[in-house]
Amino acid sequence: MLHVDLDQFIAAVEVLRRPELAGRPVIVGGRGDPAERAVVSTASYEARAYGVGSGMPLRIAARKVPDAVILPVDQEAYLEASEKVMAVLRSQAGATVQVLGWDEAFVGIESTDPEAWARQLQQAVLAETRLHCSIGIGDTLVRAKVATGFGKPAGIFRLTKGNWLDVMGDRPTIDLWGVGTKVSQRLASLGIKSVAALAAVDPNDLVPEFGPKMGPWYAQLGRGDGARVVDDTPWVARGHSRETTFQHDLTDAAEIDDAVRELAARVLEDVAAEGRPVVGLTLKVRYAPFSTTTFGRKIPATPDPAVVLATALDLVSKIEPGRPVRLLGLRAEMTMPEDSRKGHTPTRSGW
DNA sequence: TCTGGGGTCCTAGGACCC
DNA sequence: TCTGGGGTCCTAGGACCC
Repeated sequence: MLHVDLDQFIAAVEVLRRPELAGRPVIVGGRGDPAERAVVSTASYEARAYGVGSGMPLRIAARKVPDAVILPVDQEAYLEASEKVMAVLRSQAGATVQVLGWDEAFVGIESTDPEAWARQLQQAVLAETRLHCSIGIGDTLVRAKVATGFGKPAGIFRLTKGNWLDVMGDRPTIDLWGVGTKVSQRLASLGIKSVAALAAVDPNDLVPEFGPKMGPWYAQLGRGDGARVVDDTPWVARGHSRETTFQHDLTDAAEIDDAVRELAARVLEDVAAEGRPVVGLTLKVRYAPFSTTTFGRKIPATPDPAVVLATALDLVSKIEPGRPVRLLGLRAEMTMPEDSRKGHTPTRSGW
């Protein structure tokens, strides 16, 4: 199968509608104001040359690139561009498309020459959307996904059982999709530092450290193994959430109450659009500077906004009075359709 | 340097039941 | 009087992804 990933997607969309920005360091993040608390969504390759990357505080990014063009996030524009790209993928004969995000998807195909197929697909995407993409080819989803990184920008790379360890074996485990800083550190503490070492471990030996599911799953990841089928089952959201980082920390109880009411209203908009009952709520609180906690409550399935709001406000009483609050988030969990297969998700389960 | 916003899934521990 | 073992549900917390 193929994994298709648009190159510097958000920055590329911005440049398309502002051609004068081509070749300049473009940084997209927050409301486009580097004085605010916000992070970089995407930086153009020109900006990345200065060491700017996704997730970096906007303030720092602006400091690194004095002549950067800093733009606010425009989700509607990216969603529109994304839908055009996905439509091109779906229009390919015999292709099964599994969308992973705005700018990437798996494409299941049968072909004796997948490189030629991929080149043709890149041309089609470019012709229809004026956007460049990189494509990974693999015999598992994990290998295709990892392969894409070696194709960037605008290239193609193939990873299979045959060359997986040659290419990935000496790399650190954090280079794997699904292994982050914490897990790579815990693996290192067990003496497992490279992908090759992880591939060689007995899956059961990781159970004491990571549990019965995650332990064997990490071992499988090290080998590049996993699902080989692209699943185009429509995705069904399990919940909706909204969160806000305050530019100035909140301590006043009335202000906190108001903020939660507003979050509840926004969450309820999304929930109402789905038309599915709410079965649980979670309030997330970040106390300044960075200590996060959550309070949750299951409720009998209800479509009633008043019940959801009342439950949310009830959870507010668990916030420590007087302690400065930097972020509030509210998540509503919804009932899943009776007959839905567990539904595809682009995360650990089933891979 | 100081960390957004929207998601998913897993784990651990306690409560409760049989 | 002091206690097993299994199962399920709930809450809180953690980790990762784009």
